[in-house]
Amino acid sequence: MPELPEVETVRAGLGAELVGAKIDGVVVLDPRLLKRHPGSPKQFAEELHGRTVLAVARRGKFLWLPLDSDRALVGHLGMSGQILLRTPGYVEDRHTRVTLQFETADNRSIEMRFVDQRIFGALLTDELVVSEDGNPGGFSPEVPLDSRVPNSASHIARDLLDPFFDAEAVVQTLATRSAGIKRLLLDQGILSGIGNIYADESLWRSKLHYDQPAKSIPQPRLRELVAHAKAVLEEAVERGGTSFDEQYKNVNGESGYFSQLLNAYGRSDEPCARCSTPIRRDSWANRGSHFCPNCQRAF
DNA sequence: AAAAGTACCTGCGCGC
DNA sequence: TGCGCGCAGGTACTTT
Repeated sequence: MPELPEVETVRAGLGAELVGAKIDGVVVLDPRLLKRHPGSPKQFAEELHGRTVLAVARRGKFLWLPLDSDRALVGHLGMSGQILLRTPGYVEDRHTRVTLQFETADNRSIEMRFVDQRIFGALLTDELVVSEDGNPGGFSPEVPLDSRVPNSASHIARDLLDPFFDAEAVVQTLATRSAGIKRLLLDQGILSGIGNIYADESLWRSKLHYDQPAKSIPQPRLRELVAHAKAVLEEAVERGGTSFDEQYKNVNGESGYFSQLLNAYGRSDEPCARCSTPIRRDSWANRGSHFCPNCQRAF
């Protein structure tokens, strides 16, 4: 469930259930999900057992649960990860890789299942390190967060929906770079949360070609691009993210509805909503780029 | 430092 | 029906 709106949908679902919950069981069905965890699966399970969840936080596409051990359980959904909350004994979910049992603050039993077809996702425990600016490390509306982030997510910039996101600083960075604008939108070290869908949507709204060198774009248009990107993410969060198939679900296994509002991504050969020219898909950087060849011309 | 390419995985739909 | 190919929402690592 990859980009910011999908991850935020999951974060909110976890936040509603797991703040104050205690971990009382860990089952690692496929150790490959722990490939970014520094210890063994056994050590992972022992470290988590008995710990209490203090908050559910997110920066960009990274999720973490600060624990009463002063460390955090970190999760990333990769390309095909889901986190589902089930009552124990609920019918099995295909591709379940790790399960955690919780006792909630109001004494209910919940099973968290990390489901991931392709296993690009990950779970790990990690130390928390102080982030650059002293502001809260990530987004955690249920519980105030201190200024720390997991070490494994500390190289990621603040995301577009973070209250401390500095749009003007990002514009200044983009204005110095020669790379194509889409590559930079996808660079989580510059601004985080955008993936292939929302990059294409942001560029469509901004009438920019994906390979336009960033520093050749007038700064007012860069500002407009950042604002469009933020708006796209906000609108997608409101609709529970984008779901095309069985892959992308919230913690209850339900789909989001933003796909109805996509203008470029996945719309190859369909008429552009602005000018009716067929949307084109180019092979680009080992993936695809969707754009209107009329509205979004390189200059 | 920045840019670009590759590896990591499974499964689906398509054309032959 | 079966097979090979291209394709899929991401990140980390390597090389230039």
